[in-house]
Amino acid sequence: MEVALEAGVSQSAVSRAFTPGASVSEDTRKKILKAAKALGYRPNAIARSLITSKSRIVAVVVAYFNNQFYPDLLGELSSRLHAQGYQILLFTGFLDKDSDDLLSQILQYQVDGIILLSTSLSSEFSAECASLGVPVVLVNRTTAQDDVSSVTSDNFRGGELVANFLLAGKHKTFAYIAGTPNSSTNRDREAGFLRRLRSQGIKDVSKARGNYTWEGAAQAARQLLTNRKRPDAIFCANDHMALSVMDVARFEFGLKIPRDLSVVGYDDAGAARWRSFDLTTMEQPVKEMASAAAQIMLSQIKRELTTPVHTIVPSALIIRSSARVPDNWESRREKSPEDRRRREPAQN
Amino acid sequence: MEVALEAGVSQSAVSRAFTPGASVSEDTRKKILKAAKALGYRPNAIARSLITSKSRIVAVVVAYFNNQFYPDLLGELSSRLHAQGYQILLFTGFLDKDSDDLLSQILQYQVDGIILLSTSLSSEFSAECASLGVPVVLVNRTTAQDDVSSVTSDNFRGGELVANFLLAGKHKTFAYIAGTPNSSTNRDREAGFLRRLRSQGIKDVSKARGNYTWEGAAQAARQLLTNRKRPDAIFCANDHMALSVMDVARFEFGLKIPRDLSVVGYDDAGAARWRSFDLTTMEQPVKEMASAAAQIMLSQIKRELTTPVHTIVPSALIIRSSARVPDNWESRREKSPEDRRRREPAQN
DNA sequence: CTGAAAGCGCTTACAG
DNA sequence: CTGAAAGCGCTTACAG
Repeated sequence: MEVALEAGVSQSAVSRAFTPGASVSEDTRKKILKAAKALGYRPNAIARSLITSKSRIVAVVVAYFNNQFYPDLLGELSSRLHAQGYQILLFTGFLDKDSDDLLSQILQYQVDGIILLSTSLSSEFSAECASLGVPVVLVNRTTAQDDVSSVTSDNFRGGELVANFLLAGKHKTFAYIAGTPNSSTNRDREAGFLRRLRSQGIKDVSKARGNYTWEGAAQAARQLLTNRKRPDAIFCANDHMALSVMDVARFEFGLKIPRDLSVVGYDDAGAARWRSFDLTTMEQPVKEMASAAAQIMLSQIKRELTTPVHTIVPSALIIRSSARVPDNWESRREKSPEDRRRREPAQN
Repeated sequence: MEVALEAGVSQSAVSRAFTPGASVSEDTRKKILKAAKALGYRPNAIARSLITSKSRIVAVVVAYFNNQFYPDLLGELSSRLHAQGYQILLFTGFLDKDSDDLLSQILQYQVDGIILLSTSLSSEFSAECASLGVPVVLVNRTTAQDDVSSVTSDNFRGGELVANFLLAGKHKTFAYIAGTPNSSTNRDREAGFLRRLRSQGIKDVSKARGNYTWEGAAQAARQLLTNRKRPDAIFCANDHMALSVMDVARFEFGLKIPRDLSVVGYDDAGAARWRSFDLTTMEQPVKEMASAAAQIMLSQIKRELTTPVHTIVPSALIIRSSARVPDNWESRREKSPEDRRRREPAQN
């Protein structure tokens, strides 16, 4: 190591000069830092990883980017992880596909942990990660076995809240546009929605599959809106699809929203907040979810936490103008400028 | 190395079994692979990096994610880099900030290259990367010194094309909403736009700054639209701002687009294509730009390319309905279903 | 506080 | 085709 020579000290001293909290005198540290600057030296994080067997790298797998919810989540996650001195190794393009071959690649890089955004993994793989001691956190998904940590909102309750709201709005004909059928979020949202409707005696809910995509949702909407019994309320498994449905309803069917059709989404992401859409939707609080995921990941890396935890972040129905607002609901709303953002707490 | 013992071979043999193209007999390779599977062995990419001094990691720095152009670009870049066996170390949150302290962090991880999306870097830093032999590619930005490779569209020409189109549409009062003033793209788009207008005797173009943000553009729009001389054409330095302007114009000022106001953007990204906006805009072809950036990066890593190259990808004006279409323009348009997507080539 | 030495898990000439 | 040996750039007990 040239820097050691230049500064006239040992390699150990150089190492300690760059390790916060290591025992070096101010004198030698100064000398070393000066030599390092002169030589353009920077510690090699790769070599450090090899010896410490800690890479300070977390792999983040993102399903896809079209839905603004994911870039937002990734951005929040990134700033939190970086703040703790962790780097992100990014993988993308795995929407509810088993990402096993990918995960094998990831493990070669000796990552300290893996965060999966809307991506599933096989139980064999989660077992392997467990045996290797590599923590895994699922965001916006759960596994059937609950054997890896997860961060979600209360999707079942969310589905119920949407049903409540639409029922109170005196809608008559309900439809659901599904995401990918094997995703836990889709399953839970649908189950909550349908259960509440059924409990009110409504069994006949039409359904179409949009697979969380723009075009898929557009097709689904076309199909539902040409039904002999056209729905007057459509609940979409995410915002991205809900926006697509609004586009189709307005521009292809000439419908007025919410007069002719109410549309409700899930996420409160991106364009849902824009005036052109002003979507009524179940929020998924990005900051809280990212923060919970980062925190779980870090405490698992530090072995402060060794069993899987399942965090359900509280969320609320954000009432805007894409769905008819029940009369009695109005009276509960405040008259502040924040009016449009009024929340209906999920905890009630 | 346990696998070597298990398979009864040397460490070298194991290494060769996992190196494509290395000289091992089928027999020993089989034996090794079997032993590896039994032990759950995977080569350690970190150790490999250390000895080969190639990490097969490319750092990607993304300015921000609100503008759908960036997630799209990142996704394309990711799939191309992964296809070539490279991993991505992600950094985000650096919109036209000097990212120097960050870059110092990046270099500790011995990345094989750095791709910057809409992020600037100091000339000292680019010099340092050059001396270290770490290739840098700028996407959607150029540097004043042209000392690092870049991939952009022809922003100056784009600005001119927009001016042409708006002039042909017989607009009278023009405005420009700027991005961050120090970004090369903003500078070039504005310069092209203004030059063409000036050449037609129009010197009085009002201007406001949106800094590429939603709220910034909304404020800029409010200011411009309350001017005593309200513009009938606004050119925005990107789509994200243009969408915000449309929201403000329609919902706060009750304007009809394009009857009362024409809005033109830049990127052809995300919601610009949705029917609710149907934005006329200069495209920036994401796939082509990502592909060019990946290609330059790879050939620089392989030292096939050692001087900076500046790729300008061809792009076109995408004519939709957010800006008044000149009469004579109509006659040139095809009657196909692709009509709405008709391009006006930049090369003419 | 400081240094010499061992070792992290690989790859790669060099011999055979 | 195969193995023994050296070495990549660090960290970390262990002595002093």
